[in-house]
Amino acid sequence: MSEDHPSDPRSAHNLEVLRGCSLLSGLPDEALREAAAVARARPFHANEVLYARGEVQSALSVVGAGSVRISSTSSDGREIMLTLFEPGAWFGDTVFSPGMPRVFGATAHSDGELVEVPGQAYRDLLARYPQAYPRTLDMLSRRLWSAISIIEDNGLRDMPGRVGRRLLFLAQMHEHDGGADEANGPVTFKLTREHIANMMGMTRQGVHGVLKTLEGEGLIAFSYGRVTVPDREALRRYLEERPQK
Amino acid sequence: MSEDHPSDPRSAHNLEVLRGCSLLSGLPDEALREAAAVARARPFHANEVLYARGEVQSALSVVGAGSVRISSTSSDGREIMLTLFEPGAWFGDTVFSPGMPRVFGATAHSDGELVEVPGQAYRDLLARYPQAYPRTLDMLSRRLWSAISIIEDNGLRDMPGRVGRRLLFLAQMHEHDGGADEANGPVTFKLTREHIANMMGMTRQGVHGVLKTLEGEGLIAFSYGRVTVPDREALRRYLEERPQK
DNA sequence: GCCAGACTGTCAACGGTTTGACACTTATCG
DNA sequence: CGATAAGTGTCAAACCGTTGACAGTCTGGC
Repeated sequence: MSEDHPSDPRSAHNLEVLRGCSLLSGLPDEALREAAAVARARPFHANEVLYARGEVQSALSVVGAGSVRISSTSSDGREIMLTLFEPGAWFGDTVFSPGMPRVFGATAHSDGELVEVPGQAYRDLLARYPQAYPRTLDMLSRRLWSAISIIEDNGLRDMPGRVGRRLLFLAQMHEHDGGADEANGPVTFKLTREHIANMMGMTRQGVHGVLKTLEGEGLIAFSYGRVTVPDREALRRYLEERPQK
Repeated sequence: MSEDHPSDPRSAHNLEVLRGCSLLSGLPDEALREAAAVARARPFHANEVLYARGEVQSALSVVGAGSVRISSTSSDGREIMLTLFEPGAWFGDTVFSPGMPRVFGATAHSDGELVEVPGQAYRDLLARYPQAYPRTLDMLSRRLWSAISIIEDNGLRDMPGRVGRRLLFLAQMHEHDGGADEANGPVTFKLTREHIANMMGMTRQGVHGVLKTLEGEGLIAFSYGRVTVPDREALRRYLEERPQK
């Protein structure tokens, strides 16, 4: 909307965030600068609802700071959480299918900031820099791959297996997106038992039992509002030998 | 591989199949003709394994005739089925992420035929006809949407709810892909209790109970190796009032 | 630094699904 | 057309996660 000049500090900040987003890394830098000029920074506070399930308007959102919960609430109040996004991650896949309602909503998990590129502007940009399409398709297809893996886990694994897989998955995403810790260092998530329960479709109490089991194997640690995966590699190995239901 | 002439009858048949595929409908007809020339028809017999989970080689497969089960088998022999594809449907999403292993395999559900475009050829074609990209992204993003809906159902709904939703989903896909019956006519699937069990991560016996429940409500009918949804609209309404777990 | 509200651990009773087993029915194909 | 394999209905027992309830613990914000 605003005709920001490239040297506008606001635009410069947007650019930095967009550069860190894997979805956009197929675009040449000049295109990113254009995107940054039309992007809008949107600061948020913890627990603020960013998008509701069912909304039709579409934008490409890139997490600039903080973390965002992707979840949807059913009519009877139960909440189902899909994943947690950290800086560098993107969401708003409906930019690719204009007119489709969002299946899941987004809620601020901490204070932070989003950088948003309007849907039409993003699509126009892709059309003008078509060399970015293959990378874009690749990113989308990987996301589909992840979703399908989750479906597979739901069908094949018991509760400890599912919880372990999901934590492992989050840990890998954390590493990939931005949290470039040491190769296999410990990762901690600020997730309550209830958040985890909402990811797995189980109850707070059920999660408690599962976490205790995994803790007993030395695979995770947990405390008030926190879960830690000390050794991703060990967790991965454990889960490999345990596909049973 | 073979330098088929456009008027080659084999190529003409391929073309007809490719024209019926929604993923490819963004490509101009001349591009489809090129694709048909390099495509390979691959007839199959019921229960033949078309692709195994984990394979890396990629091609875009379009179902020309018959139906194909998308599923994966775990190390301990349990099978999990994702969906059933009918003529007009496409799979092999790894064409968009060359080098990624297939998460799920494909098995012939009946006799039929696949038309396959080699991955590299398909990607080249897109690059030469970039106007097809938006449609391609749209199709991929809709598939992601479907996968996420399944995850949502797994978390929010009880067994009757999940089974109902999946059957409804299959029925809608059937209508969309090619089976252009009347607007809301009955749809029958050749699925055994065990197939359904494998889709939902439950047991043959468990499915039996659920189907009986749904039959009691007049929402489905079933017999040896078959399940029928007589009225999609009624099933949809029933499920809407029943999101509970 | 303190306190309200959020989060947690634990328990017994309940319920839906699985397990395992067996007899029965229906298709397929030689 | 008949035999063999694949699919089905049903049952009791065991299992695992849920429900509901309550007391205890942590923590962030004023």
